[in-house]
Amino acid sequence: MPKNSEFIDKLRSSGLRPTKQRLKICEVLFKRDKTFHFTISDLAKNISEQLNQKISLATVYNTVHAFKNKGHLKEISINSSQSYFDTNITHHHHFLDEDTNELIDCDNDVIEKINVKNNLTGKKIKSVEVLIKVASDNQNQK
Amino acid sequence: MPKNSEFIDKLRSSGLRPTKQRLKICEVLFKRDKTFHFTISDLAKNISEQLNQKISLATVYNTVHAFKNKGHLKEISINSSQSYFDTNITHHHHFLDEDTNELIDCDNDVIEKINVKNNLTGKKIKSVEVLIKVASDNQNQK
DNA sequence: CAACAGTTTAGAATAGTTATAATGTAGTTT
DNA sequence: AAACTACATTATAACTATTCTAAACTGTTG
Ligand SMILES: [Mn+2]
Ligand SMILES: [Mn+2]
Ligand SMILES: [Zn+2]
Ligand SMILES: [Zn+2]
Repeated sequence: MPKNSEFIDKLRSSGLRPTKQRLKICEVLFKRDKTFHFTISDLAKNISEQLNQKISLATVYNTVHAFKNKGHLKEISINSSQSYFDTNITHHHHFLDEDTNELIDCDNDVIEKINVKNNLTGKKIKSVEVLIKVASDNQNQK
Repeated sequence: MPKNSEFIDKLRSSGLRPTKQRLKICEVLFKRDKTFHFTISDLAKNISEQLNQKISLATVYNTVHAFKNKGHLKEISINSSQSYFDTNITHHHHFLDEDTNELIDCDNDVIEKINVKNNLTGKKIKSVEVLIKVASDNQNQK
C-alpha cells in the first residue's frame, strides 16, 4: 500500500506539483492491491464515486498523460475507440475477456519467454506484447 | 492476383451487391502482391490516387466494415486513435515500426508457436496475437 | 496587500466514425 | 416504354473521445 510521499514523488518526477486534485487522482490510481486497467471515463467515474469531489476531465487527462509519459502508467492498445491505461508498468501480457471487455494481467507462468528472430535491419526491438482474447465456452465469437 | 469474380464473391458473401464503386474498393484492397495494412483515410487516399473517381467516405466505411464482419479483413489494434485494417486474414503477428508507424507482417519463422496456460475457468482462447514494437537503433524511444 | 506563477476548470474545437435522409440507378413488371 | 421497386450512393449531420483555450482561482512571495 503506497504512502502519500510516493504519490508526491510520482507527481514531481512527472513535472507536476502535488496539488490536492492530483493527489486524489493518485489515490484512486495507486492505492490498490491489484492492477487497475482503466479508460479515462472509468477513472473519472471512480473519482466521483470514491471521493465526494469532482475533478475536471481536463485535469484527469493532463495527469494521466503526464504519468504515462514518465512511465508511471502504461497505455494498452486493445480493439476499441477508447484508450486503456494500466497501473502495472512491468513488462507483462494480457488476457482480454471479450464478454466483459475486461483486461486481465497474465501471470508469469502463463506464457514462456518469447524469442523473436529480428529480420529488420537497423531496427531494434523495443517491446514484445501478447494479447490473448478469450470468451465464454458456449458463445460463438467471431 | 485475384480476379473480378473473386471480388464479386467477397462482396456477395458480405451481403453487398457488386456495384461499380464497391468493385473499385476491392481492386485497391485486394489486387496486390503484399499485405495491405491501412486506415480508412489511407484507403480513401489510395482510391482517389489510383482511380480518377471519388467514392464517398460513407461507402468506404460501409464496405470495409462489411468485409471485416464477414472476415475478409482483419482489424488490428495498435496504439492509435485510428482503426487499422489488414488484408492478411490468416493468424499472424506484427512488427510495428515506431519511426514510421508502419505495420509489418511477421513471417512464420519469426516467432515460434506460443503456448498459453489458460487459467481462466469457463473461458476459451479465441486468439493470441503478438505486437513487436521496433525503432531505429540510435534513437531513444520510450 | 499586490504581484505573480502555476493550476483548475468549463466549455470550445477537433477529428474519426456512424447515422440519416434525399437522390440516383438499374433492373422488373405492366 | 413508363411506372414500379429495391437497393446504392452521397452529402451532410450527429456523435464521442480527446485536446485546446482562455478565464477564474490558489497559494506564495515581497
Ligand atoms: Mn472500461
Ligand atoms: Mn497510415
Ligand atoms: Zn496489465
Ligand atoms: Zn498483418
